[in-house]
Amino acid sequence: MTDRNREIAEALPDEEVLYDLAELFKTFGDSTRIRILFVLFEDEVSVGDLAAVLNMTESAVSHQLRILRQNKLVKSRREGKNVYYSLDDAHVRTIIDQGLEHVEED
Amino acid sequence: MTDRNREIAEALPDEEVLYDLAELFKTFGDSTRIRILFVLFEDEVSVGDLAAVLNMTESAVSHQLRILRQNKLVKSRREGKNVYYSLDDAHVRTIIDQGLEHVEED
DNA sequence: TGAACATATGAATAATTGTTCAAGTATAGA
DNA sequence: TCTATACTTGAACAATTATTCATATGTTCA
Repeated sequence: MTDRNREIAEALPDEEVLYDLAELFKTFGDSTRIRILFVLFEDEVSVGDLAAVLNMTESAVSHQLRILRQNKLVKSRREGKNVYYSLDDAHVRTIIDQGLEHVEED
Repeated sequence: MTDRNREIAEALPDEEVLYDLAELFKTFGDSTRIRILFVLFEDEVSVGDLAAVLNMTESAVSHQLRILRQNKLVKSRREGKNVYYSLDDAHVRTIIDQGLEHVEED
């Protein structure tokens, strides 16, 4: 291990931060969840409407919403029998926009 | 399907874009690859040095570098027996910085 | 040409993960 | 309280994926 390598190794963020970061991006790394986020860019939407728009079962959507909730990307609010979901974080848009710029290159 | 739902469904990006986006974020969604990117934020580095810094086998690092290359996040250059890797895209930093801001909240 | 070093790659394995199905909880209205 | 609707949850299965090990390729120098 050279001095330079040691220097670089010490500049790395804590293991916990690296793990949390990977966890966050894993959340974006599924096209169902990406689609859910795009719908929520448009509007606050109920689980049933999400399922209808995305042409999926409510169960599948609900499972993915739980993951998005756990990562604090969306929040929910109950109104009667319905549960409405919306975005919970301004970074979501920025991150996805940067991703879009990247994939739309060349 | 209500009119509003149809409207939202039509506002979604093409399937191909959604798929590519998810693929891109999947690339960020692994702590080994995140660690590789953080090292490359510091410097252009050879595969052997990457393996030393990250305390992994060169084979494991090489496999992950291939994925990063395929997604155009890093590029490589051979110099004699060594292959040096560096970042290939300005969006990488922005995306990871936004992710950091998110995970470092609350 | 041959040996040593650096990197890449294919197959195999273990672990993770998305969807389905069935069953559960919560709310509204009759 | 019974029924219907909306959503959630747990278990199971199939598919994807990160690492390891063995082997292959590429480069330098003697």
